[in-house]
Amino acid sequence: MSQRDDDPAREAARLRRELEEANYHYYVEDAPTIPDADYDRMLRRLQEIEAAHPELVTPDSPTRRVGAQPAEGFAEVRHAVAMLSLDNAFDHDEVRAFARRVAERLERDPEAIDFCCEPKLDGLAVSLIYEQGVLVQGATRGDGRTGEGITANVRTLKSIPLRLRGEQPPELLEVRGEVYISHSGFERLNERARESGGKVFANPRNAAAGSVRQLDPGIAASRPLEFCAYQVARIDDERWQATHSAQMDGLRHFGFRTSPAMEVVTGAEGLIDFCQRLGEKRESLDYDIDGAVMKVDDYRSQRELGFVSRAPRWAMAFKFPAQEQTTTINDVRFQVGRTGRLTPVAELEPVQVAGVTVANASLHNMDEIARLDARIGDTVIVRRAGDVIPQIVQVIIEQRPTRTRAIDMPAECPVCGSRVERAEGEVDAICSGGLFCAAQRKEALKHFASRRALDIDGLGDKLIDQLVELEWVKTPADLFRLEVTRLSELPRVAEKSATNLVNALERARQTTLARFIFALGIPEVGEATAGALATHFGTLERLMAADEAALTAVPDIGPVVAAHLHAFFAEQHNREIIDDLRRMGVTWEEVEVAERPRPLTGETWVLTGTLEAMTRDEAKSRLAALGAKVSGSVSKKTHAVVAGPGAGSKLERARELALTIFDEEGFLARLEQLEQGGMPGETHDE
DNA sequence: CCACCTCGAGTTCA
DNA sequence: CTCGAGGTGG
Repeated sequence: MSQRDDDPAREAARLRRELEEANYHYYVEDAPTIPDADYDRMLRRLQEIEAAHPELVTPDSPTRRVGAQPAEGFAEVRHAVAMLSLDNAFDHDEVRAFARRVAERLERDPEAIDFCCEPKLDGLAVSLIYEQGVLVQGATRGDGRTGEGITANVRTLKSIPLRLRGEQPPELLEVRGEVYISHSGFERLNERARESGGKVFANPRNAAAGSVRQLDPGIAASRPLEFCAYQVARIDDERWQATHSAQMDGLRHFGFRTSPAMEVVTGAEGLIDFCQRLGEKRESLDYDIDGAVMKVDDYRSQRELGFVSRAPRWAMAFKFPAQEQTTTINDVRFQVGRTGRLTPVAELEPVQVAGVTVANASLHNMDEIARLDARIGDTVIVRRAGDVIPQIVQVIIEQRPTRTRAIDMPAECPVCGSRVERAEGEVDAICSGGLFCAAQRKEALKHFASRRALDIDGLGDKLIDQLVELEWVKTPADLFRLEVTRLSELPRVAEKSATNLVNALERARQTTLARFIFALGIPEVGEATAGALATHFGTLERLMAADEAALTAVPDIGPVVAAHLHAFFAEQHNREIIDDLRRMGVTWEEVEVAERPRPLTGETWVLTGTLEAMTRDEAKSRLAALGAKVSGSVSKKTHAVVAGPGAGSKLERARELALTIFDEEGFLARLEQLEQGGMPGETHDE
């Protein structure tokens, strides 16, 4: 810790040096050297000195990082060396073609050329100029020839050195790099924005670009912006003319951060291998990348290759398929779900997002539409990230055409014409038609036939649509009246598939009470609740006879679910369907099968990732047979987590909580041990 | 009453 | 997978 000094100039200089050193280790090396409190104390002391002696303020002082006075506007900056864009390669063949072109021009073997490769960060390019080792200017790319001066803003970035490290800085150095925001920084930023009711950003790139273009450097200072250097544009030092990778080493020496994933590879196959590996790592990185940048490493070769009009011949960007795209909302239709809920679905101009064509995206409800301020005709950003489901992230208001249409909830159900109701304070609008509504009837049947309910194979969506529209099937019981000869009359249903369906129905008649209760589709009664009801009451008769008090006595059932259940069974129509189903031969074992030892009783297990030896359902039922509860979310109450390959956030959370984690092999061993009735450490001698 | 855990329901494309 | 809300335990 630095002590006071009689000479303010000397003390200020020392504080600056120490603060910058601490900054470097914290933000560039990721290895803090002094406690935050010491850093703050030193910074405050420097501010005091500078306030008392304004003549001692220097442009490279760390106090400038907190943000100087707002500028009037941004000055235009002309780039001495143009900031070019790169040609793009979208597949491996185009990468090979790049290596071949380079090799031909250099008259060398394409497999003998070294390339320096690194991830292409998804942020914004900036240029930094250092004179006598001091940062004097920062500028955006702009159109490549002229950008905007953002010096005050870049000074606030802690990973940008205000003064170059090391002895003998060059007279002049111009460095290019990317300003970006990491995923974790982005989360923190939006979290803060939500709390204070500020602007929530759509993605890290927009947030970074928006922050850099703030006139008030204080705002930039408060944003988690980071800088990663990737190019030396100008330098007046002979030693720097060997290779690109050596230049990058030099930049690290000066105190810049460069990409830790940077590699020198050889030949076209080396490039492809790099792109491949980077693609595999992409999801696990803490920052967005949109591809890889590949540069001929040898500086002399670069000069020999030179430029075509807009881009260098010695570099190429390999682009991953975009995870985000812009497109337009062509129309919005309202879909009716099993519960009668009306869901607005945007019909989009089809776009390629992360390798697939996206034409639809749910808008969820009217509140979401209001939040997005979406209208028909709007241009929107569509994302298909870690999950598979496309979502509309943001409307680009600036691109709103003059003639857009508001999205209105219809007053009547688009399927059955019944009145649409939206209760006070409710998010969802509901079609009042109930089972009179063909859409709700179809969804109820799909639910009834689904895998976790009666598991009727061969009864797909299309077939259900036909059966309902022809009015052959009005209730689930009608399904069991279908005959092969009638079914074969339908278009696209031959005798073979009709027979399969009838056989599947035959098999489905024999089920379990839990599946049957679940299949009924009672609101708020899913698989877990149905299971709890089945074990508690044992027979359907007892369940149907139960009043709300008796229902609330079941674990995990409160007044809301009890009311739904009571109302459902009180409805004459529903009782008739249940009677009808039993008349059609739907049965289940009244008593649970013979008791086996249940060593996992009271434990909660979580499955995540993919299992190879068995399906997740199978694993779940085997655990359930041992008495364990299988849940979907990891919490403090979880006893063990089974993590297959591709496990994500749940595994991470399990690690944080230091829970027992099994891989598939260990899990299988444990399962078999338990199923044989063994407890760990127990022996089975006669 | 609040904090936390669970459950239910909805979600797109090939 | 994620969101919202029901249920429960402190």
